[in-house]
Amino acid sequence: MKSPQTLFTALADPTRREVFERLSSEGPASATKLAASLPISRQAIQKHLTVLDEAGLVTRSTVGREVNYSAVPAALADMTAWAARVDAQWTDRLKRLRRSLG
Amino acid sequence: MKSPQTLFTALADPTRREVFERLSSEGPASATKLAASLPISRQAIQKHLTVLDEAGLVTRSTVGREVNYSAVPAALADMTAWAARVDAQWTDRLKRLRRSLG
DNA sequence: AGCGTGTGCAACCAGCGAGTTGCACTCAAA
DNA sequence: TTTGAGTGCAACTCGCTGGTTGCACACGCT
Repeated sequence: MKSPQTLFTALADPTRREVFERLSSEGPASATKLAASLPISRQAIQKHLTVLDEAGLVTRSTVGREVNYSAVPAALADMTAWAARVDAQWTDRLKRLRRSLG
Repeated sequence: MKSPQTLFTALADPTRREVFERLSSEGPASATKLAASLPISRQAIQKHLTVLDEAGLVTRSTVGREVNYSAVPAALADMTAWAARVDAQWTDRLKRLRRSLG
């Protein structure tokens, strides 16, 4: 499992989220394919896909000379787990506080 | 409700997450207080708190001349909601795909 | 064989953002 | 009233990163 930092960093960029959402809802696609419907160059998309890959949000699979990327929404679990942990710490502190106040 | 972008951007920085976690688990604190136990300057912390505030992750409350910040973990809901939506789109696509394959 | 499409890689640019220092202001307490 | 701690604001540095262009390479197809 990658560091949570790479995950948060990957999701911080709107273009990256857009790409990730497309791969999730419309299925696997190549960098060139994605670039066709986005206002930036293929190389820019490629960089984003690399970042998403390093964050575990996407997987590569080459078919012939084409490289397709698929979304791995399961990777989002790390992020929601972090949120749940922080939220738990917060409610826990409230509980302790309330108890100490009688 | 702030834009999801401000939320993701706010959480992308490790220092900001650290600050947010501290406020969640140890209760409200001022910028000066936080700076005492972190390796960066008070002004840097202050900037981070401003970002967190604009993302709705934190609230200001001045007591005398001191300004205390409290965590608002409920703001994390927007993030988890986004994750849930993407995940739902993904499973939905799988379902449709499976159905079309008989 | 040769054309065309898709990838990979590198250099480059511009802006943003995290952090710093410095200073002015405010207000509580002696 | 003076001292000092807490805050606000501004200017500056500097590394990172999203985006670009350019070119070389690989592979499929006719």
